[in-house]
Amino acid sequence: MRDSTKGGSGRPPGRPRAYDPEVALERATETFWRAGLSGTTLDDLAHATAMNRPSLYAAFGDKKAMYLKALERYGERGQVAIEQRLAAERLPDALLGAYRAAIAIYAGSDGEAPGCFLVSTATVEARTDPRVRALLAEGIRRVDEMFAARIHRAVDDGELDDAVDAVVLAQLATAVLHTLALRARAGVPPATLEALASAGVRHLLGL
Amino acid sequence: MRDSTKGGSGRPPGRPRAYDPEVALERATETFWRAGLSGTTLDDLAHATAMNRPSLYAAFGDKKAMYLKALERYGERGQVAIEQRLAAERLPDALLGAYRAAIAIYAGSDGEAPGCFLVSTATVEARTDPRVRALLAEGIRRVDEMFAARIHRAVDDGELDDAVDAVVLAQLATAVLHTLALRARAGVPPATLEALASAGVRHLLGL
DNA sequence: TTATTTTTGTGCAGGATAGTACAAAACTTG
DNA sequence: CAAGTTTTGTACTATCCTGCACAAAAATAA
Repeated sequence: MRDSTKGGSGRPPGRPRAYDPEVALERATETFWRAGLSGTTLDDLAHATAMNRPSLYAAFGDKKAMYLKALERYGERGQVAIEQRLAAERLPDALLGAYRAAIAIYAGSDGEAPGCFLVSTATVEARTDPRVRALLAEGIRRVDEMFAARIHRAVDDGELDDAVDAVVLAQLATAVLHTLALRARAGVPPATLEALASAGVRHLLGL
Repeated sequence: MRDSTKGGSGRPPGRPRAYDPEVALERATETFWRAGLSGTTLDDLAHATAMNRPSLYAAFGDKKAMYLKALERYGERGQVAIEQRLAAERLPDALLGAYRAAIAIYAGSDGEAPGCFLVSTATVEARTDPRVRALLAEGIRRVDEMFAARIHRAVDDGELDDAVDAVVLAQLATAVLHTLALRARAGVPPATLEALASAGVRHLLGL
């Protein structure tokens, strides 16, 4: 494992990299996010990352390996982002915070409608590639588990009745996230999504 | 509009078609369902439909036109299938029937995990092709409306309180369908999906 | 039987695409 | 400054893919 940030030994020998691997993977993610794996060409990736093809191959392997790395990174980042929002004191705020954060990403800045990277692009490849299918399943499962954990906490806090089935409730909370992702990619504006999210929270929690 | 089924004038002149356009579109749909638009080649389509490329072009236009026709047809078929199940007397049976029909399709027969054709393949293209985006949005909207109409009927029948927001409830019912579609493509087995569906119905209707 | 019409099937041309070879470039070490 | 090491950038090859041209095939009509 190379480590150029730690230790005072300075730069390793050889010509230094002209790119930051982390930034490059971010740009590659954005590119795959637009047109998926099959719809993205190596030229698209090279242009987006400002790298040339040999550097892309040296850094990430072939196109599918790049895509898998991008998916993995997106899953981890998304998990962290949701977990942060779910840490809120009261359950309705926690859920709504998570949904709002997701909508901010799914709806994009300008007229674009990115949706969720996993939901929008991994679904196609999932059928033919077991690794993508596993990453998709794992992404869904982790969101389920985060919601379930938060709901359990709410039960412990006395916010929710003991009788609720936390696992089912969590899956329904994930279902709301899924529909937000799909509707965003279909072009539904963020304000409409926010209305659906808050109505969803009210209904899920029986408020 | 050619019409060879009606009228007694018999066959039109020229060499007869070796394929049934309806069957061919069905086969093309199955093929696109597997790998999406960009992941499917004309050779795949020619092989699946037992047609050669010139016949494909003559019948459907180019690859994207074929895909759009397949999407449109799938949307119409799906709408009819859901509407049939929603016609059941009691609301819980209606919803569960619709979910069960969907799961039967989404889970496939053998180990395959097809998911929903719209959700699994149109999402990728939706970002870059406005026509696909429109078909995706329309597909979602129509499901919302079917659920909303059925819920309104339930209110009229006295099965549901007047106070419920039918539109929001319908969108949540669609959310359950969406999560079923995604989980199916991720490889979740049909039995698990059925459990989620029935729990979802119970929760949605407050049973 | 001959002309006409429509479809089929082979085969091809042009272009895009993935992945790699190789020399020049940039930097460290002795 | 020279040798060694790693990355960059150009250029190339081989393959895949789309869309179409053209002749043979299969039917009807006269």
